[in-house]
Amino acid sequence: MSDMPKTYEHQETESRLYNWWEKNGWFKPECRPDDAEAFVISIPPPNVTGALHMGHAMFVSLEDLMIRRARMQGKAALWVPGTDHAGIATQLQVEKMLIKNGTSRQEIGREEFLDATWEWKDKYGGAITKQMRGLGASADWSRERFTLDDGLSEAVREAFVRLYRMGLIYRGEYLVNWSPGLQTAVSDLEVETSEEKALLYFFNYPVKGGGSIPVATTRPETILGDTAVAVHLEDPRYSQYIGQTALVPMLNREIPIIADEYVDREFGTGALKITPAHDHNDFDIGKKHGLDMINIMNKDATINENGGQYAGLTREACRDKLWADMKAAGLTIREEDYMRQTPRSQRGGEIIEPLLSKQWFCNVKPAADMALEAVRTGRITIVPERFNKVWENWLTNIRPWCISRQLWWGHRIPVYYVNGTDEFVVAHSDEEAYEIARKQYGTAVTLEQDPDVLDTWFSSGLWPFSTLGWPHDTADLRRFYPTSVMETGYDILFFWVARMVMSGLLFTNDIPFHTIYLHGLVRDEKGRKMSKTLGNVTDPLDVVAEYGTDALRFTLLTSGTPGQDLNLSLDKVASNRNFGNKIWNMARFIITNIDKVNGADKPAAPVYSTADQWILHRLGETTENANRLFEAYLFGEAGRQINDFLWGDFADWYVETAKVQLNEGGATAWTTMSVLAHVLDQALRLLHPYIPYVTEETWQQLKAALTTADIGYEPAGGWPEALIIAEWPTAVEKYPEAVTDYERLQELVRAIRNARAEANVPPSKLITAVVTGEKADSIAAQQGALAFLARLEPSALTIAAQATPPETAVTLPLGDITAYLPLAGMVDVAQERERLTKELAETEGQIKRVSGLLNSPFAQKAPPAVVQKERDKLAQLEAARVEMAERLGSL
RNA sequence: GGGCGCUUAGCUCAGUUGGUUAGAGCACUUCGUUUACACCGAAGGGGUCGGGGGUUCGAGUCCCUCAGCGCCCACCA
Repeated sequence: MSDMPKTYEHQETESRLYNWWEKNGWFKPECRPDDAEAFVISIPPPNVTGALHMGHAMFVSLEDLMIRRARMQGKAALWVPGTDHAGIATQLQVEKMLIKNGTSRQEIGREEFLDATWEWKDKYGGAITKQMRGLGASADWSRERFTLDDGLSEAVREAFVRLYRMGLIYRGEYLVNWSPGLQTAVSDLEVETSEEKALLYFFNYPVKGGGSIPVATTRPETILGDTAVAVHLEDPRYSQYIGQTALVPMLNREIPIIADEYVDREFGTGALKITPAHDHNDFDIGKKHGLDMINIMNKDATINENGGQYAGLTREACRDKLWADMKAAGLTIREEDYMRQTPRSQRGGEIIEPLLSKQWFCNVKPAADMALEAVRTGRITIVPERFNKVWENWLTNIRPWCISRQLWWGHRIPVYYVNGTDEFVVAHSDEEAYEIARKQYGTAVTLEQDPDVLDTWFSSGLWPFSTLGWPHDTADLRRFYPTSVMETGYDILFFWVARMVMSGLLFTNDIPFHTIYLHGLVRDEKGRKMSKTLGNVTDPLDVVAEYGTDALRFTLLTSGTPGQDLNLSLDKVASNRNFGNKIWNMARFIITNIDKVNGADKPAAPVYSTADQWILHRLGETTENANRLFEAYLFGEAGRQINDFLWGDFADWYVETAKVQLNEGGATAWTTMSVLAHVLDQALRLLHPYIPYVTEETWQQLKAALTTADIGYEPAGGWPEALIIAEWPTAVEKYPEAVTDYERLQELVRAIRNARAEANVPPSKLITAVVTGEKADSIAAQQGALAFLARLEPSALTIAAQATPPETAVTLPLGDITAYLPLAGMVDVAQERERLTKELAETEGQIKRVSGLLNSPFAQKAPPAVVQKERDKLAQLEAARVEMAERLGSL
């Protein structure tokens, strides 16, 4: 008897197994031979300050699945973990803490602030990786990296210097997306637009010398920065004014009236005010016409001295005051409700202001072309394929990337200004900078490093190779680069994936990975985005605590398809927890039955029963399907099929049938035990990448029991030390005839159970049956199983090709066999006649349908195998009809 | 303005290369504690696969079209 508890205890198991796996070095690629094929995934580094959410649980589940399978396939599987310094997010967190402590970033200064941030990182940075361990992540923690560690910082400088020398990095004053709250520029990607209720303000632009041009704007405060009024060349309403001068309201600054075909005569008033320093379109028009660019705002979006009497006001206050003043001056026309595409900061949420600012930019066009080529030619495959189009579209229309940020936490830009001028040198280090500068400017040179840092994504864009040692030619880089699969959410396809591909191609002259697998977002059960404000966030740690890691992983892995958002339901998690328990109990059954066999029972060669062959065949099919689906990255379907096999075939049918065979003792019992052990062993291997804990624990129990029982059973290839390093199943056995025979038995059992239920025969009552028909012998060979499964009295069974049917009986015509259940006293003749008549009508309907099909062009045009299937079906139906008709006649 | 996705049982979702009466889990009904498991077992009810058209011997699956929902990209004041 086993001391296994009736219920699988995930709480007790998980950390014990995790520590054991890690201690044994199985998370490291070195657990495989040096010449083993490499399989590598770089983790999408979570923000170092972040807390685990379902998105993390999703990627950990998927990547661990791929890594574990690769490891079992004998590959040198390497999963490189790490975290991202996350410039803005982390800086905000630390600033918040400082304010709470009564100080501020500005007050303590840059040096001290960075010290405080590192301190914060050391204190809280480990939380997220600890949580990932809890999810079973079999990553090689000895290779853990941080985007701001020394090695990666070196990589960032190297990349910057190379880009600069390639002429792809430049500094310039352009209109950038300015975040007034964070006081930094952000990239186009970090701006999110949403349609928001606003007003469209109509007013008259006075023309010097009389007349006016009506104009509309959503942001009246920008009037202060207007440097032109534009109309369409062929607009009869306004063309007379072209070339004249307009006067900026309230400021009375003189500005030209110009013609430009960009102006849409149909929209608004058909005339346009131009503010080149505060609007992207106007910036382009301003450049085109050589207009002045007047910046009217400070870094905090208050109005500067160029705003005249409005200087010092916030942008909102200025809008109100200016509009009120214009109203008083009789310049306004009206205000209209308007839905405006409002740009907001991805981080802070405040409205982004287009602002003229000197920043560092990266011309990504050449690299983008290479990235496009890599996907077009298939060097890189995107799963699911439809994201090719998104990729194509974004990279084709890519614009320069603003890479400088006015933050303190991040990689400082390796640019040094010389002697307080705008001249600069670019260098890998301070020493190198001085060296270069002295050569050029003499020994008395002073250098000042650019105060800005790089966009966080600049460093994460180097991740797949920087984590392996680039720019140095390390052993890891040679062995594990390019990596294999980049698995991440589709929401960071542009932010991160595209940039890794571009920088990989640029710096390593190679693709960083051959496959991009994109998963969807995890939403709540109603399909809403999880958010703190909605209060619908499901914390993975809570789920894990209640249902176990395996239940959460299996749910995330089998609830959807690649690239598709999935709605997480706790009901599903619960039923997957039950699945783990079911597996546990399959092993418990096997283990508690080992004493029914002993070593002496072992046959020279196994003789498999119909059921044995059937389950081995089904195992083979499942293995084949799973492998095919894995290759196609259809992990969800693979998992579902293994689940169906284990629960629906193995537990529900084979284990039940095995009970009979085990009780027979001798070689039959031994063989049955070997099949039970083999099938469960193989299925546990297939499931291990999905649900590592319960499979390992169950497998260890099974192994321990079978090895100590000394019955002479051993899996092919012997017992490995652990499931995590066991060989991945590929072997396939086929027994098509046994499948037909066992399925016939299943059909018969179901028919009898159904008849019993309809006649209200209690399960405790054993009944008798007569089974006849041409295939009766195949049932006779499975007599014991039939009796057990259908709850029949074994000694009262009649199974023969020819047999006299009992007088009063329920008839179950199944085609090549017919069963009669003598249920005298429970079913009368009239009832049975009614039931049979109904069934006969149904059968005849089906015969009509199938024979109609076979008499249609289908018979000629469909593949022979498909046609034959229909013919067989028809034959079964015909036989059943004859049987029913005869029986009805005799009743 | 472009592009993408979704619409299948009451709910949440599968359905891999088109193969002929559409599947799972949960929920529901009835029965059951036969020593693996009540985190269980057995039997059942429930869907004209969003609408319309087309291709095909055959369409949930491919094509066109319409509708609803969602997402991404885009400089209309």
